[in-house]
Amino acid sequence: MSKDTALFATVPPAQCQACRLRQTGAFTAVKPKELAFIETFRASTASKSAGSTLIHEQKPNGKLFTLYSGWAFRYKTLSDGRRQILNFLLPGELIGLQQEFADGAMHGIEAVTDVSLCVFKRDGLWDLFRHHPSLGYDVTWMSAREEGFVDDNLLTAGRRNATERVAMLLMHLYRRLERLGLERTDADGLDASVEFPINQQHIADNLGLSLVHTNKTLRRLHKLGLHDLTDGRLRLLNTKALERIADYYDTPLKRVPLL
Amino acid sequence: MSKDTALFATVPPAQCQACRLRQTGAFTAVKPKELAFIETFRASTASKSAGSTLIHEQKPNGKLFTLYSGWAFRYKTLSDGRRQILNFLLPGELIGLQQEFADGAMHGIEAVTDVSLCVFKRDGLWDLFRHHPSLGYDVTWMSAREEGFVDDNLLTAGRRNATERVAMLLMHLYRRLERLGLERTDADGLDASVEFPINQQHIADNLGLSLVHTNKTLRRLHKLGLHDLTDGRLRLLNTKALERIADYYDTPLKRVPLL
DNA sequence: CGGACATTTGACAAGCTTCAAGAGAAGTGG
DNA sequence: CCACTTCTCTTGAAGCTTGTCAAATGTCCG
Repeated sequence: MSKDTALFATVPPAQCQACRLRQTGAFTAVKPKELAFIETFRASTASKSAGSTLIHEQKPNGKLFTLYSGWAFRYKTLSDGRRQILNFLLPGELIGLQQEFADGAMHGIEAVTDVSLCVFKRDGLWDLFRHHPSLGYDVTWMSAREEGFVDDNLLTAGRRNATERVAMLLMHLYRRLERLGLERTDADGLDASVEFPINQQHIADNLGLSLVHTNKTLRRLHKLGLHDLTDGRLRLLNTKALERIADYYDTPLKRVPLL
Repeated sequence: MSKDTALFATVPPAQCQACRLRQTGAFTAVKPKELAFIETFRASTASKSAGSTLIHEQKPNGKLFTLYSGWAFRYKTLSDGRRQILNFLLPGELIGLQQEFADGAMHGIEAVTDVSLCVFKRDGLWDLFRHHPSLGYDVTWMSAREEGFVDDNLLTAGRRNATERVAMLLMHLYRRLERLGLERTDADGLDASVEFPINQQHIADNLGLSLVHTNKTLRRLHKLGLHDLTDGRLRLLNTKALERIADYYDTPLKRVPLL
């Protein structure tokens, strides 16, 4: 049942200073005092297995996490069961912020793989803003960044056709994984790939397509030699073509905050 | 050319205390000290005419505004011109926050009607977080709230059909306008309506539909007696039916922050 | 009155969804 | 260890929703 992705095989260390995420170079540096605060702000760590619900769509629990390892996703469903995946969550991302301010606009969060989490103190967010404004600024930054992902995805669902949507998703996720240092090269040093634990139903639900059409579109791109997706690993075989199809070009990677 | 919506006919007053938005009851109260800070944070006011670009999609200017009167929208376009409206902006909403943190993920902002704005000091946002953490918290709140709108819209574009999309849009915008106190009742006291300055192209671009299909869908809902949209005013004639179609039900209105 | 723009309608084409069914992989229990 | 179930991926066929093309109407404004 549980798919261990070995993204960062372990559970978060007791000391934030030893955090493997902070060593990737993908995140902004924080001052020692702030790091110390984050460590006290963190109430505990937790592990959840693949497929489990981290936040229930109907009854949110008000908890705030950082995803330390594994994949998850945010979603909303209509009452007849149609589901839309809003965005995928990768290591380093803050989970549950929207709930703090929930206007009733609810969403659920589900683990794709086994995940480990840093769980923050309930109701501690205000303390964070008050005592460490720079961290408050970072939280806003993270929130705005996530909104940017949803913006992109809305453009995709609203205005791209099926082929463009799939190309977009492959590029987008590959880039995010790459910047986390999760790209791996095999023995002969030729073939770079990333772990890719989502199934076609996840892809369909993210892109606003049916499962069948998603499958056929993936198949087409594969036959064109643009990508390969086997054994839970994704390889991009023609990045330029994918970028052109998706009308999505790489942006210089920039460090982002991490709580 | 310019459509004056008379939402709040005037330009923002010199004193934030006299702000007509704050008197609507739609926004959270702020302490006098914070209000004073907001007043100093505001560098100027500005007016722009309908159709003008407030923030250019390609070259953002880093400015931060609050929309005081009128309608605007955020959008992204593909290189071949396909446009997606991400969300509509109504009085009281903060504009330009994402730019502060822009990861390259750009979007433009365009005025639908004549608008008036409170323009904040460039680079003053950090001061706000540092000296008034509660306002920083509010900014995050506003950001999360806007993300909630985009989330809803993504569910709409990804998983609702044309009829459901249109019903959703009508309900959603009506509710937002209503909570701002912008609903008006005509002479005989029977007919409530709101100003509705967007055209069918805006609706199509927001919902991810073609112009023609949007027209046909609107027509169908109108013939069913669910709504009426004439002379730039929207009346909902069968709210229950629209809610059912859209699978969208009212949430208790909650005060939100205002900068 | 002419020109620009928004709305409306019909006809046709295309893209995507739904239905149906089979193949392969993986886990379960007798 | 093998039958059995379950889940994911795959493919074909048919139908419906939505997009595209084209053109007419109406309105506003100079």
